[in-house]
Parts: sequence; structure tokens; C-alpha cells
Amino acid sequence: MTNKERASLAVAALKKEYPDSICSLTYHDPLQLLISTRLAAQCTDLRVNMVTPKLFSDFPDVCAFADADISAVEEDIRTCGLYKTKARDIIAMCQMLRDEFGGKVPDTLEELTRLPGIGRKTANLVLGDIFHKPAVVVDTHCIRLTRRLGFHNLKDPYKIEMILKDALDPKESNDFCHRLVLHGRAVCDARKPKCEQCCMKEFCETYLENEKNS
DNA sequence: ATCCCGAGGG
DNA sequence: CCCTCTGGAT
Repeated sequence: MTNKERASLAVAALKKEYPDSICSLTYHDPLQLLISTRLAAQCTDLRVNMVTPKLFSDFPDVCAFADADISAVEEDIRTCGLYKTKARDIIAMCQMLRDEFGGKVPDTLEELTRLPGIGRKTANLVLGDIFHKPAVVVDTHCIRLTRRLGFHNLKDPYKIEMILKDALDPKESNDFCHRLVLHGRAVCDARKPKCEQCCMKEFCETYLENEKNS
């Protein structure tokens, strides 16, 4: 099976299983999505959603974050883990947004990845969700699921992004990645995947391989 | 002990 | 390529 065929099967199966591909982070503007996604590193989005109401109430805009006392930001986000680097990144990012981007979140991959703490994963998520551009968001779920399905046998997120970009219809890629996350949490989790209830088992390489050996 | 919608640095 | 940052959940 080619990756294009695999992609087409996976897109259809996930679309049926998860009709609305919603972003599970709660946000009300581009800055909040940018910050919430940064906070989601090594942390569940559920926990991010627990801290952001107070965080965005304490610091309502770019300037409030840019002028923030770092220890106050650290305190708000502490339970998300990696809180020192995240707090430093968020403040530095907002200072750059204020000083170089007119206070607005930019809409290109090049500009977004210049921001402190924003890598390809977060940048692509913002491009897709805020600016509705074709984007392949390669996070821990995307890496794990596309590998199990048989798209690749890689670890490098950039290489995986290129392979998926090549295999996917650009109009579908953003929703596809969101649905991979939903499926990764609900069924194809890292520790104990529930293969018997998976909507993609009939063409999943890992499942088929395990069946053959049992 | 291992993983959670990562990013940066060596 | 590797390592580090980090609390919370299982």
C-alpha cells in the first residue's frame, strides 16, 4: 500500500469516527492559542485548560505578558510542568510580538518560528487553526499513530511532516492531524492501545502484524 | 516506571 | 543524534 492510499483510508475512517475535529485547547484569540499550545508541551491539554482561565485573566493581552513579573507567570502555569522555561518563553515571545510584530500574531511559518518557544509544531497549529492555511501538525500523537499505521519508521518530526504533506490532500491535513490526537487519546494511546475497537485496524500495519504473530 | 497535542541547545 | 526542562496522572 502506498502512503497516499493509506492516507486516504485513514482520513475517511477518522472523519467517520470523529465528525467534528475540534481543537481541545480552549482559547478566544490567536495569542491565547499560541500560549496554550506552548504550555501543552509534556502536559495534557486538559491541564492546560485548567490554568489558562486565571492566566489570561491576570494577563489579558500581549503588553500585559510583555511587562509581566516572571514569578507571577510561573505561579499561574506551575502545574503544567517545565514552568520556568515556559514562563521565560511566553514573556520573551510577547515582548517580540509587541516590539517587532505590532502586537499581532504573524501568519507565516517563518515569522512564527522566530518567536521564542515557538517551533514547527506550534507554528503549524496556529497556521491551520487561526489562519486556515494547509498545515501538518506533527506532535507526539501524530508521530506514534502514523508510525503504527505504517506511514514511516522515523522519529524526526520534520521528516514525518514532509512525508505526510506528500501523502495528504492539503485541504484535509489540518483536520486529519486533529483527529489523530483525538484517536491517540481515546483509542491508540501510547501504553495500551485498544486495537480491537480501532476504526483503522483493517489497514493498520502494527495491528495486522500482531494478528499474524498470534 | 512511563507518558502527556515541545522547544532549544549541544 | 542526544539531553534538559518539570508537575501530574496512571
